[in-house]
Amino acid sequence: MSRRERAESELTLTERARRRQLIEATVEQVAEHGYAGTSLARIAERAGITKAAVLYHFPSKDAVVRAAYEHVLTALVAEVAAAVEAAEPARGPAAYIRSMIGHLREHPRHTRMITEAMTNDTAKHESAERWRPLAQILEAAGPDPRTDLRTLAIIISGGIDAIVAEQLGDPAYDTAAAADQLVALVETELPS
Amino acid sequence: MSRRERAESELTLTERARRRQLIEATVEQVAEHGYAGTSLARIAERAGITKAAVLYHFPSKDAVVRAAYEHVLTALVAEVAAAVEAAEPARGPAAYIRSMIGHLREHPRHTRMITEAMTNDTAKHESAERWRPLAQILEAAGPDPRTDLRTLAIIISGGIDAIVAEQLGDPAYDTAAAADQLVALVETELPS
DNA sequence: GTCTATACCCCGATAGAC
DNA sequence: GTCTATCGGGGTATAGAC
Repeated sequence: MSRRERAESELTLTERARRRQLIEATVEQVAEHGYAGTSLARIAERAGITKAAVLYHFPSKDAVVRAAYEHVLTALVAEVAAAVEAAEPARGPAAYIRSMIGHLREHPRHTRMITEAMTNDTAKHESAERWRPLAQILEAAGPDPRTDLRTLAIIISGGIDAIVAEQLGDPAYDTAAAADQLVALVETELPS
Repeated sequence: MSRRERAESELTLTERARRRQLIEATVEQVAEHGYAGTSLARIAERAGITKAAVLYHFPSKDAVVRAAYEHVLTALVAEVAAAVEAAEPARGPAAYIRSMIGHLREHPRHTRMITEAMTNDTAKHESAERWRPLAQILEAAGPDPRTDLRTLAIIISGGIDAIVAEQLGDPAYDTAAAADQLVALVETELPS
């Protein structure tokens, strides 16, 4: 894996515009057709250029998809982090669950992008990146010291994913109520 | 989608043997390299025949993978169903969770196959097929009538998936303990 | 610096020879 | 029942136009 991309500030104006455009096109393609159904040619077509031009801006198809994934993930973690920080520690887990589910409900395209990326990513994710921050939030809420926070965090993350996935298949599914139910379940492990 | 495959009884002996062989090879390939990294050529190579020969026994790559997926899923649901039926209704949810996590722990290749298939399946699964049986098991355990069993079932399924996925990335992860913790969490919704 | 043209190899699938 | 040959389309690498 190459060491590092150039900093944003070093990029040309057209370069930045192209990258944004390509990332947008990619999010759309992946959301509509899934990872496997997304080709460089389709991304390029949407952007009005050729395959090779896409590979001038990104070193590979995976790199384009990864950039789109990170773009979408950044927005998610920013919103969730803000919600958690705005809450008192005891309500941190509730804020985490509700804001994450809420964000994904309001951005279905982002949701598809994230789930597709998580399961197809060649640059494998350390799952700890997902559960460790949540475990910290749980710890700050003062749980029963005997509960394994890693496992609790993993269960919560899985529950969130499943709720969000359910809504993807059934838009009428009430994810806000589901979030409430998950919060209630988790709070049995926290001080009332 | 074609209506139906021929019944098992109509297949010749060599046909059945070949299919089994190809399904085994496919499970292995998907477990090792993922869906995208599995090609007909690799499957054929493992079985000692050519791409085209594989497509004589199955109409498409998707059909091979689907057959492998169903093969593996059949073993899972058989074991889980047996465990649930052997338990008293009140312990049904616990039996479901523990037997499913146990089965997947003992068959890591099957696990990879199932998760890959679930996220890449072109013949999209009705998610209800997954949560409705579990919701029935929960209902038989006599829960608080105000809890939404669909959502509870979805959360449990997601939790199981996440626990199993965690072990895929960290073989040292104690899924039996995690299963116990998930059971304890769920039983807060059930009569003690 | 930005892009097109071209060519390569692998993939899934089909047609037809043996 | 299995093969070879072939096709269209995918990702990638390079040469070079502007």
